[in-house]
Amino acid sequence: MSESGSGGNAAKPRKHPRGGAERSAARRDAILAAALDEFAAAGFAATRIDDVARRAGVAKGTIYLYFRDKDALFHELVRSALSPIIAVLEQPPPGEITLRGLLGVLTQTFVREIFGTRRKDVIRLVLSEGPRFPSVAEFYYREVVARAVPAVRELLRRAVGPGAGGEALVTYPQLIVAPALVAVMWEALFDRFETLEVEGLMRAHCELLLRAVEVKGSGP
Amino acid sequence: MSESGSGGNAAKPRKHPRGGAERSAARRDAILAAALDEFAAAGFAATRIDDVARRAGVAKGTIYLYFRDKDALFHELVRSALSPIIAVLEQPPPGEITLRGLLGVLTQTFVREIFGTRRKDVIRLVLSEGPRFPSVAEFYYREVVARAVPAVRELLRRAVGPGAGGEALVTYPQLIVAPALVAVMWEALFDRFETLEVEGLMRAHCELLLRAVEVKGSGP
Amino acid sequence: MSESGSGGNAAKPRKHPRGGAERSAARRDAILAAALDEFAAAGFAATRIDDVARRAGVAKGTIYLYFRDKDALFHELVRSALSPIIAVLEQPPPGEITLRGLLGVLTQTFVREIFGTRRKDVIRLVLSEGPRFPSVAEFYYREVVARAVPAVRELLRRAVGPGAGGEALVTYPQLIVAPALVAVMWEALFDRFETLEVEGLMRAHCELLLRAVEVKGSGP
Amino acid sequence: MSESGSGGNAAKPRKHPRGGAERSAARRDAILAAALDEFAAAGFAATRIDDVARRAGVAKGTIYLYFRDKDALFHELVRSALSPIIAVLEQPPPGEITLRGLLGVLTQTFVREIFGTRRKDVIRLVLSEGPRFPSVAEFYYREVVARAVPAVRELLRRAVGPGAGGEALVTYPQLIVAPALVAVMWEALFDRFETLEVEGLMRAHCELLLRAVEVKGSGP
DNA sequence: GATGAATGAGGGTTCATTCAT
DNA sequence: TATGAATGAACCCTCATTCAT
Repeated sequence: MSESGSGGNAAKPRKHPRGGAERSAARRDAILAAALDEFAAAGFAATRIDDVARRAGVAKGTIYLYFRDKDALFHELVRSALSPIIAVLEQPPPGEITLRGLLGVLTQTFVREIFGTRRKDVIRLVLSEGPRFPSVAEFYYREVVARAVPAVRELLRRAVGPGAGGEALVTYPQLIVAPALVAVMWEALFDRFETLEVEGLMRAHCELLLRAVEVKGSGP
Repeated sequence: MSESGSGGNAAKPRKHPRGGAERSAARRDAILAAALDEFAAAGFAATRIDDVARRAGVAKGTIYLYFRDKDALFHELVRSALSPIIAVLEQPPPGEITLRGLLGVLTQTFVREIFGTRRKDVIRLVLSEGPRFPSVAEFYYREVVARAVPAVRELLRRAVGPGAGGEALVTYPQLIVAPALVAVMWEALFDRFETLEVEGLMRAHCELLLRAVEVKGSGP
Repeated sequence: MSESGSGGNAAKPRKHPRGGAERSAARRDAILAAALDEFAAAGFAATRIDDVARRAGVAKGTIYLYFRDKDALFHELVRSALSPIIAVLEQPPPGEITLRGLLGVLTQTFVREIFGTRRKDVIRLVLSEGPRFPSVAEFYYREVVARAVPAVRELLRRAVGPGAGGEALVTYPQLIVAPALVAVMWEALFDRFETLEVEGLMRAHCELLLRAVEVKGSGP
Repeated sequence: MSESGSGGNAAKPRKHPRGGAERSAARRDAILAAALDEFAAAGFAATRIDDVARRAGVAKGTIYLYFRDKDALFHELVRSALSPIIAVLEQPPPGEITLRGLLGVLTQTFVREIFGTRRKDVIRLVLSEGPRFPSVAEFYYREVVARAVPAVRELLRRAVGPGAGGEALVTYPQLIVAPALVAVMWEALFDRFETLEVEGLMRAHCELLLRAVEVKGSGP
């Protein structure tokens, strides 16, 4: 009920014999999409399975054909939303890198793949519900954070070159992601009061980093 | 919030300790402290009033003598924890300012007043539960964000001087706070897997900002 | 009970292809019947939903599938029990009327349709709980009293004829109903101490009225 | 909690030594008066001891110095309000009686002593809460009904004389009281929609009875 | 005696989960 | 497979009653 095993919440897709497999997968996706909508709007606890079912266009009981319980639904939601990103993190980094290029790619990727999609809500959900779902936090750490941090660190190392003054960044790659986090949270909480221009924010962030580091690395 | 101990708030003075008013205020604080512990650990919805009562060393019904309902308890928790910070934001800024000094003060204040206290958890709660408590989000925006952002912006303007290259920062003061947000979230979610050294993070952050901006302002 | 009236705003019996609808209506009726039993025995406030559920043979939560809350259950109880009577009040009165015939019909109707059924308890509940349920009192006034009083008055007018001495009755048709009220209350409160013979009471009442009025109208 | 013994709810006035006795009695009365107000307005169950205390101008705990519990308060309320009436019922009936005189006295007594006072509310409370308070119903039956019915019956017997046609009344003295009951209930429930003129109602009632009986008794 | 803060059992209501259809 | 009526454990909140002051 409160938490399943550490990480082993593999979905139980049950057998969907014959050609119903497609339909079945579509349903599963519809449920996940509906769950994201509802969880994002009201949080995990305040969302009723009934709401998810209604939004997904299925009956309440149907959800239990695809997910063991509400917790598993949440786990799968996070897992399925983040898998593509995880896959990206696995990719071997390209050969030549400049800091400007790296920051540009990271920023664009964030804006395009996360902030511009509903993954933004998944990230926020992970941050919000994490304390209640240690296994989700652990999954997110293991699959995303523990991979992204070293990966970015390695890319940075190559981008700023040995001896350059980017030690601060190399030591704390989190500094690169921080504004993205702010953007996600701001939009969810304060957008109705004051809009925060993400692209501007990220551009200003990159500009500052480039000044701080490139100056060092681009000496005469 | 007054001052609750680091971890154990078992306050069960069954006897006749003091005057009613003092005792009443102490009880209120004990309840708020207990509520913070519980809300921070499990989130608002998953916390039972009974748990708060037990941790505060009072009966369930007693909580309703001090707070109208669970929502009001949460509201008061946020309000009382953030009031001191709000008061600080009201203070007239000092006369002479350097960017280094400003960043140092902000960082130290953050570490001492927020990250080093349970206010860190309150901030995280506001971010987590905000979508479910529009009024809390609004309170936080109005009283904290909407004051802090312009205040920091103004201080920055004075610190970097006209014509200096700190426009990015002046336009997006959120960039200054971003790493603090990361620190708060990281500690709550990932600290058990990997520690994030806040002071180091903040120092690196400041270092980068100083390089990015001072270089501009101190050119030949 | 068993007969949900025509005018009842049923909660929502949900659709179920075949036998479901019947079963649903049966359940609704069972709950209403159980509620009447319990409310009549202990009053609205002292009755627990749990008791109603147990007596109806359903789970507590089931009641909330059929009625929004305890208040709505009470409202529906009154409404469904009184609808048939209201329907009768709508009927056009027959052509020729004698006072004896009128009193006989009214008495028999009362004994058969109210005193001989559990509607007697519903009436008593309305009287007892009315002050706490203004809307129930209003419903009862609008649908029953405000129709019955003029209807009886009109019938009386035709039965005693112009000039006859029945002005008292025509002005206060409540006098005709008064003993019925006494019968209902007496049975609920004092029957265990002393039985009140309803039929005798009503017969004596009619006899008195006939003597008082007919004497006037049938003088030599 | 739900019901005390048959009738033994004698108050426990505790000793109020010295001159405090008067003050004590006044307080007791104030509490009873407040209880009547509140019970009449909302019913027994929906009335909070806190409400009674506030209206009585005493602290909540004080009520428990005068009454064992909420039930006892209700018992005492009924008892104290009805005692004067009970006393009247004990009085030896006067010598010579006419039906007209009897009805006039009864009516005037009802209007003056009950309908014109808050005893009206007590009567209604007894009728409303009776099923939940068997001992109150029993008290009311024993002390009021079981005395009033035979008393009125005896008076009637003397008023209409042997052989007269008032057998109906003699057999069912309840018929005399019935309109009074209607008046009490009507006022509580329907007065806001339509006023029922008590005096007119009672006068019409008496008129009818006199016609029905005197005609018989005053033959040539 | 009076007070009213504190108590905690009790009950209305919700909602995740089950299961007969 | 899909459904949604039914279940009942859980939890918020109330309020009669107590008791330290």
